[in-house]
Amino acid sequence: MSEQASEPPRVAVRRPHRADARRNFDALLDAARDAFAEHGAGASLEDIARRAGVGIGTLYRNFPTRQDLFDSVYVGEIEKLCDAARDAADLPAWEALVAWLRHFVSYMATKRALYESLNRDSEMFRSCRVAMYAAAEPLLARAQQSGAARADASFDDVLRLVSGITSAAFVDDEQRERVLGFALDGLRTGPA
Amino acid sequence: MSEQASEPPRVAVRRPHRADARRNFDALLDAARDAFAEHGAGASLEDIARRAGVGIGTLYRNFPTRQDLFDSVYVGEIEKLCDAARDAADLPAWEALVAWLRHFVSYMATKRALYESLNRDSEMFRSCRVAMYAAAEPLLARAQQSGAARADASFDDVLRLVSGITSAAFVDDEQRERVLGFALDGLRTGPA
DNA sequence: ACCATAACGGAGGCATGCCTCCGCTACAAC
DNA sequence: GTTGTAGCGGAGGCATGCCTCCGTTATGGT
Repeated sequence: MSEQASEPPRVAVRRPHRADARRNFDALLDAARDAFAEHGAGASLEDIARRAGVGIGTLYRNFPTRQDLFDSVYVGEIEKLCDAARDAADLPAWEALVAWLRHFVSYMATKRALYESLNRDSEMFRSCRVAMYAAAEPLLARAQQSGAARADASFDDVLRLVSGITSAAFVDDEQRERVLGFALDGLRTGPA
Repeated sequence: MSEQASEPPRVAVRRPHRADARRNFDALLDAARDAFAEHGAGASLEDIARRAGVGIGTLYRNFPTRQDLFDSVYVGEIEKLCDAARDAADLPAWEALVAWLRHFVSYMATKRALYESLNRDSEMFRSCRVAMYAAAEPLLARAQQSGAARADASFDDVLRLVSGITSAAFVDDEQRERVLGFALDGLRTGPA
């Protein structure tokens, strides 16, 4: 537990060696990402295979259970979020936090399934959360130390405050931006 | 269109005359409310009939389509929210708004299906939204006129800001309360 | 008390999704 | 090129959900 919790877990599934197999593997992951985004975690596996242009058997050979497939997609997405946190680290404290949150919001906007999983409980999800928190939590800490962000908010609080904005279908980007602005204002060192 | 848009629409379905039929009708509505809350708008109709302790045929006689059933539940919930807005009207401006939003959040907390529908587009949902907005929007207007709430937020903005908080499974009520507080602070007449 | 009939409930046909199994294909190692 | 084998794909069995239809039940008016 104490070694380094900052890497998303490896998945049980391995990318195949043969060229055609690898093509199918990647196509499946892409199709699954889309399908999960569109229909949530319960998307039809046969549909995913169809989208990927492979037989249902190929899907099951690569990902024996729905969970395996979902996990693979999920870990990939979390990795991207971790990278974004690293990228933001160069900016000044408050801007860095805002930049990452903005990324988080627009990134999750269409990823319904990903969002659903934020609250799910399993070894898998737990360690993904740990990795993401480890990558992005320092941004909040810095913003708090610099006095820009209120001290009584935990990183978990912030994510929940903001992640709702993620899942609503906004009229336009302008509105989403405005609403996110409200949330961020609530996060600034407040009046009281 | 211009008469009065402040009442939720009547549903196509009517409560039966016979006593036993009425019992079943109500049991179905209750079961459906639970099922939709638990599994979202796609909950199994056979399961709903089972929960209500009636045959599947009875469900279909009362609610010919899934939409009819869903609409009936939905309208009922919206009505409650409208009532809550009327109740809050007695309080001072800012407190009234906060009271209703608090109600909105805790009320929707478990109602996943209801939440999903906030963004859905149909005659039905549109007029429900109109009714709810008509009931609760004045609370925001008052809070803005009194100078407590920032003027650049529309009621729609506020709902979206807050409705996200609704759908996240919080660790405990205390956290939800805290996060809602952040959102509300962001809504107050701001620093800039 | 009777009975016309509104209401009941579940069997069953159809569609869709899950997953296994196995005969066929084509890659890559030689 | 040949060939052993990893990989392919879809038929098909099972489960579940949707919805219709109709023989049975029991309510409420008389």
